[in-house]
Parts: sequence; structure tokens; C-alpha cells
Amino acid sequence: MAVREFYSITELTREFDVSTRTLRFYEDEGLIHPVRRGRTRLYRPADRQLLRQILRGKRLGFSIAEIREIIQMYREPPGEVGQLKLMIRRIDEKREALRQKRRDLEDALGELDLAEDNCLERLAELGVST
Amino acid sequence: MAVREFYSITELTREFDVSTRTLRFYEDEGLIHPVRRGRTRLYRPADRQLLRQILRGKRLGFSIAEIREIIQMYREPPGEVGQLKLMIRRIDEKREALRQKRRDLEDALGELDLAEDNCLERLAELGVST
DNA sequence: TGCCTGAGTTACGTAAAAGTCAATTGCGTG
DNA sequence: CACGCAATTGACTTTTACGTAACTCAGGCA
Repeated sequence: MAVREFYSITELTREFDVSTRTLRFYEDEGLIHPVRRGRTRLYRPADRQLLRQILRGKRLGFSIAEIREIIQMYREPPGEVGQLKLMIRRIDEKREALRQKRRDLEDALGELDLAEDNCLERLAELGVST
Repeated sequence: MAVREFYSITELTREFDVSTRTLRFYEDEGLIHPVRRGRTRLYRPADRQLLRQILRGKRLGFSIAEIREIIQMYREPPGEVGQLKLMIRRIDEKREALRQKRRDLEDALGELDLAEDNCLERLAELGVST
């Protein structure tokens, strides 16, 4: 199955393991804009890609509002200089937020390592070979 | 001010920028267990450290329930072999979850870079020196 | 003694992000 | 054509993570 022109809503729910309600909710929130044939939604590859980014944002703990902001940044840059500079500033802010998250992540990973070491040591004390 | 024996609830709210309501809520949820003098809560350095970890979990987008699980892992390892092995397995699972988050993070950072490049390029086209 | 001040408890409220349910509607097919 | 099935819309519900009263209590101090 090569690159498809359209995906149905249920195809996407299966692929990304979300409900139809969720996809419609994201549409109400202005995150995705699938085209329509009659009333039924048709998702293009770009919509699918966008959904992937949205769900990634969710996994990172961003709210819908924050995700909406981030989506703006992925869009075509505006034509006006002031707007462009503003957008660059906001991109920098988001990047800083992500870097903070990365630090949190590394710290948490480090502490998990310590916790595991404790467990292994305890096992060794009990004479269990790992 | 060296290492203090106890911190009051308001001291912690100031240090970590959370409300007293939040701290009491976390206690209700079984995340922190400060000692008491009469009815007033006294937070030890270990409680303070734990709070730091809780808030880091929040920033990473974990729910209270997930944070509760993670806290279990930071605790003293259990004495029984089966429990120890179980805990190690769960630690590995959490680590995998964190690594997925790290991948998400790196991807998102990469796309922000692309978005910024687009903006810079657009600025260059408009003859603006950055 | 009267009054702050900081802390506590109980109870109710709320916003975000969906889940659930009911009532249609359109489409392909036997 | 009637049927079943997938989709749609709209209304209502739920869960999570606190916020917001409203009131009480103990200690210090003028």
C-alpha cells in the first residue's frame, strides 16, 4: 500500500489508537482540518502527519492550547517581517521549554538507574545471580 | 542557612511555586507524608526532595497515578526476591516510557529547528539581515 | 483579653480532555 | 428496496487536578 490520497476516520483511529471522538474533538479545537466528501471526513497524508505531531505533543504533556501554538510554528512562515521575528522568538521559547523537559527527563532516567542499582545490589546480597 | 530539619508548608509553596492546596492534595493522594507537630505539617529534607521529583514528573506530563508508581521505585527496595524482580521489571518499563518521550522530544526539537530555518530564510529573502 | 497570623479541615466548584449515548444519515449490496 | 454498517452531530457525563470559599484552631503579643 503506497502513499494513499485519503484516509478514513476509522483508519486513523486504528493506526494511532485514538477514538473517533478524539479526532472530531481535535477538529472542533481547530487542530486538524480534513476535507469532506459530503459530511464524511477525508484525511490527507498531511493531516495524518499533523496528527502524528499532535499526539507527540500530547505524550510530551502539552495541552491542546500549547499544541495549537506549536502547530502555528510548523506552518508556512508569514510574509511580514515583524510577524516573522515574533514567530522566531516564540520558536526559541518553545525550544527552551523542550530543553527544560529534556533535563527533567535525563534526571529522571538517572534516578531510575540508581533505583535499579539498589534493587540489583539487594538481589546480590540475597545471593541471587542476575 | 544550612540544611534545615523542617520546612513549613508555606516555605515549600514559595520555593517550588505551588499552592498549599496542592501540597495537601498530594498528601491526600498519598504522594508525600510530612510529619506533624500537633496538626501542622512539618516537611523534612527528604519530603522536599520528593516534592522536587513529583513536580518534575508533572512537568514531564505524568499523571498523579503514574507519579505514584514512579515514587514507589525510588523507595527502599523490598526484601523479597520476587518483589525485587518485579520492581526491576517495572523500572525497565518506566525507563522505556521515558526513552520514548526522549525520542518524541528530539523529534520535536528537530522540527522546531526546521521551522526556524524557514523563518530565517524568509527573512533573508526579504533582505533583512539577522 | 482581644486580635492577628498561619495553618487546618470540609465541602463545593471548575476547566480540560475526552467518553458515552441517542438520534440520524448516507451508502453499498444482496 | 430494505438492511446493515459506518459516520455524523449534539447533548450529557466523567475524570483529573487542583481552586475557592467558609469556618475553626492554636500561638504570640500589645
